[in-house]
Amino acid sequence: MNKNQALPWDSPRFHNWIAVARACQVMGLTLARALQPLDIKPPHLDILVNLFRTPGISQQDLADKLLVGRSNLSMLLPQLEKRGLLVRRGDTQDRRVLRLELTPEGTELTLEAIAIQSALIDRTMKTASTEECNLVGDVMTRIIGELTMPDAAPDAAESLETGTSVGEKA
Amino acid sequence: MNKNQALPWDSPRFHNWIAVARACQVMGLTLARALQPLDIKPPHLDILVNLFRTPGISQQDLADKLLVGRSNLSMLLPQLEKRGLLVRRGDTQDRRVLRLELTPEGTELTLEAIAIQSALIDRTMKTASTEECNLVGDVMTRIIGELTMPDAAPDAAESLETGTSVGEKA
DNA sequence: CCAGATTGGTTCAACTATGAACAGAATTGT
DNA sequence: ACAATTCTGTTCATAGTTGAACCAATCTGG
Repeated sequence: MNKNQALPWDSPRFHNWIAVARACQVMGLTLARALQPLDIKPPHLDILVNLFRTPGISQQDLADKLLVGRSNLSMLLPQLEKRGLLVRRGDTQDRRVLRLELTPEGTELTLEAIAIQSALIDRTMKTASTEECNLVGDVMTRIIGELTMPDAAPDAAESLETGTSVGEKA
Repeated sequence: MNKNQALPWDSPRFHNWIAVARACQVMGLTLARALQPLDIKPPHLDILVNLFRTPGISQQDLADKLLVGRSNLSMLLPQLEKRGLLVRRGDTQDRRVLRLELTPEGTELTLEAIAIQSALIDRTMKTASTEECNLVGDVMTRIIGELTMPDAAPDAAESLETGTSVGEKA
């Protein structure tokens, strides 16, 4: 009946989140351009940083951390390995898993890439105070928490509209 | 020389932005699943919403707004047109441009999709107060502003490392 | 000890997105 | 009036991402 339920443009939650999404999109595009000199793209950087912080991780665990498909890494990692940025060494305990590790060259490139990304973020957020940054991060952390345990209690939120049937995933 | 320049994990700017990026990623995945019942994906929703708010927009202007390539829309729009969600009518003044408009069915589906997205955002950000939301949006708006006029003064950020030559794009 | 189920990784077909090359329409400058 | 330029949209080859099917190694339970 009420197709003209108040449109959400006025909701602070809604339009402020839209700003978050757009900022992320623009930042992603800018980061991609900033990384061009190193001949890597944001997905590669994600991999390298995780290997830097968690050496010896398996491909499966890495895929879970990055929220991407395993097949994606099966395509990307050999490519980075051929560039000499990382090595995949078979685990002697469990011969299924491949332990990933950065080479010295990979570590060096990762540090350069992190420097670029860090400089970009610093420049971009220079107008935000530390307290503001921390509040933003706090809100985001709560959002992530709400979204990453969705199977628990997505029930209290259902009572919103008539019969749109926001069916849960399969 | 200083490959061990202080790693940025401790910088409030840096790690709080990482939280923003991750929140966006998770929200995007969740939104994609929430839209499945309507048989559309986030890119389609972006298009529909913009057509809803700016009827009669041209494909070029839409591409600029969405920050995607024109060719992308040349693929997506005919597909949505075949589903009867929108029409592309040639402008009588300028016979190059195609004016885009939602059909009644498209409008209806767009409203349903917006309701889903809005409910998701509301649920996700329910722990954030209006003031917090507004502050987040304010920071994001400043970030967007800093990034969308990059050709002006991206100079002060270059002096970071030795000779990495963060050359601008071609 | 062995059959069945599970897990880590690869391969493959399908889909999405991009940029370059293109064709038609409009604008500009002489 | 007309050649050159610019602008809108399309097409095409390419690259990136995904899920399903698959193989090999491991684990589980008789």
